[in-house]
Amino acid sequence: MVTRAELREELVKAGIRPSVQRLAIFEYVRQSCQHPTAEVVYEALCDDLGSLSLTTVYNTLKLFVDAGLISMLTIDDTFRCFDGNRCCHAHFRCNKCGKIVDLQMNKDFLSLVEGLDGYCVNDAQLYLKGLCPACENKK
Amino acid sequence: MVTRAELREELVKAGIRPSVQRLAIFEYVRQSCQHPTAEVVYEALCDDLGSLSLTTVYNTLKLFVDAGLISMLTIDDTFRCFDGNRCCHAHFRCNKCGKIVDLQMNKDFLSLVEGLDGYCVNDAQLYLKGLCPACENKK
DNA sequence: TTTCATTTTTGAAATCATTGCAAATATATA
DNA sequence: TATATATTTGCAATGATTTCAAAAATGAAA
Repeated sequence: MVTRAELREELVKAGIRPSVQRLAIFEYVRQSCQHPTAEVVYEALCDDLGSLSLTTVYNTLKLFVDAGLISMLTIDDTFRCFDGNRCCHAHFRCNKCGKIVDLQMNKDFLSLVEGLDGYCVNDAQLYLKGLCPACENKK
Repeated sequence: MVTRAELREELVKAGIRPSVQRLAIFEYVRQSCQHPTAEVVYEALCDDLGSLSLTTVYNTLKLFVDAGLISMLTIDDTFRCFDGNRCCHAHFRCNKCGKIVDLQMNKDFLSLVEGLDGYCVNDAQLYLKGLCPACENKK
């Protein structure tokens, strides 16, 4: 469990001024295991922050993604969600219940890919889709 | 290079009636190496087919994806594109020029992932993002 | 502290890829 | 041919995300 002060420090190191909104959003995404959307982040923080704009949430999440502090998932093409888990992992999305779960990797993504000479890779995502065990059993 | 007759046969085997529109769309996506969007498919076929609706293109592409005949890419979250290449491969999207290129894999995706017992995996996509060699040099 | 410039936030309107829907057309079967 | 079913069409609606300009907050200089 990382402290609020450490998260603040992390923003500063990335050259991002730790405003109240930014710190709250950063904390929420980093602590969540739920891959929240901008809308979910907004709903969760709205009450605590008094006034908060959905636009701010969108802008701030983009800021964090560009700074490499969090990652953006496009596993479900009808919405975008965000991931504060910094460990290398894959994602599985159940086509029935919609749940997105983290899966451990036993090796790095890039080791599998050929012909990457000359490329500069900033981001890698492995997305799996199908049926989760619960939905598979119900079928 | 696969023939039109073979593509027609493939549709029939999948239980899909090979209408003029469907066959044209299937042929276009299978032969293209460009990962076309629905819009691109529509623009490319519009003249040849006399009348063609963008809605038909969307519906048909979804039909093919659900049948496992082509795959849908969500590597760029601002649009959806489609891939007729049936070989296992990864995708790289350049953050500068937007180009999406195929990359060979030297091993299967799933071998890397742990904890998949009980899951039924229908689709797997590995997306890499960064700068392509051309944009990397220009920088 | 006050002033001024810069950065950040806000909310309403606009955007645009995708979908819903109902009518029109094409195809298969009897 | 007549009838039922499947497919296509085009327009309107949807909804996540972005644009934009004004308001608020912050930092630096005086």
